[in-house]
Amino acid sequence: MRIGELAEEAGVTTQTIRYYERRGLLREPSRSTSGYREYDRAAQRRLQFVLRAKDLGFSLGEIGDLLDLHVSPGRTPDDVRELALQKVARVERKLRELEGIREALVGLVARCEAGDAPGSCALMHTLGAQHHS
Amino acid sequence: MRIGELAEEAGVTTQTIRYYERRGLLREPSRSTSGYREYDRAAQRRLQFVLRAKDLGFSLGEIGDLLDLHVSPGRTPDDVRELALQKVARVERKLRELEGIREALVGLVARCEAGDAPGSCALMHTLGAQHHS
DNA sequence: CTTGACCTTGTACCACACTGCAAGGTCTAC
DNA sequence: GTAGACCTTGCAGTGTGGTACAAGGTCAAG
Repeated sequence: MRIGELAEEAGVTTQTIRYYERRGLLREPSRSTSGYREYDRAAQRRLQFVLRAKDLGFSLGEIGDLLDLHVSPGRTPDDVRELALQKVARVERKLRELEGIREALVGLVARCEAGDAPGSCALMHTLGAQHHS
Repeated sequence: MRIGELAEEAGVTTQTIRYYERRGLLREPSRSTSGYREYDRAAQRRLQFVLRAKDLGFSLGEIGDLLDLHVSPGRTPDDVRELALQKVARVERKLRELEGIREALVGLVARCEAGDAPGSCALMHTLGAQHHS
């Protein structure tokens, strides 16, 4: 699989993929004899992870941290576990926030009745009733 | 409550708050006789919503759309419901992606045992085993 | 009545994450 | 063998979301 095909399947441009490679988010793929990048399914999954994490508000730097989360010289399995648990906490906070927004939207749909005055029936009305973290 | 206090409580700078106001995300607050901005708790909740949504990867434009989600001239309650349901779908996709990342991290923590070789015990190993959306 | 912490507007600058372009090599089809 | 779609590197430009002044007004404490 060459870069154009990978890009199209992922819905990004070839420049973006090369940019991620420069940033260290994607590993340097093997090359064809003529120098073209050759990608496998593992590379494709890795790209998909990067794009999903980006959509969820992780910076490219943070995504790099997640992808580097493995045992290496100077980092023990306990270190990895510790770091991963910190990331889990951050992800779970995001999950709670996102669930709060979902509930606010669902509440808005439920309360939003024909005959409501302009300006009423708004998201902030639901949010105002929410508990504070 | 003046801008400095609001900023400190929210963990942003006064410039950021004024920037959001210019962008239309925060309403222009009432002013003291000397021209200082005066904020109430509704404004504070609105700012917190903006910051949470931003952390979840919504652009400021999208956040504006969410905050504008109410009945207005040219937009009926049915329109609002329709738009809100689209937003719910987007939020639920984010929830699934985030849950996938959470499970990958939790799986990493569980599998990551002492004695693993450097490079092993990585996030991508878990991700490789995941189902595709 | 001045010091210092706050506020005002405005404009200019910044980092992050791309995005486009130049100049050129590769590969498949006709 | 050449047209057109692909690929290569490198570097410059762009949009979003702030961030940093500058120049000045407000206000409470000493």
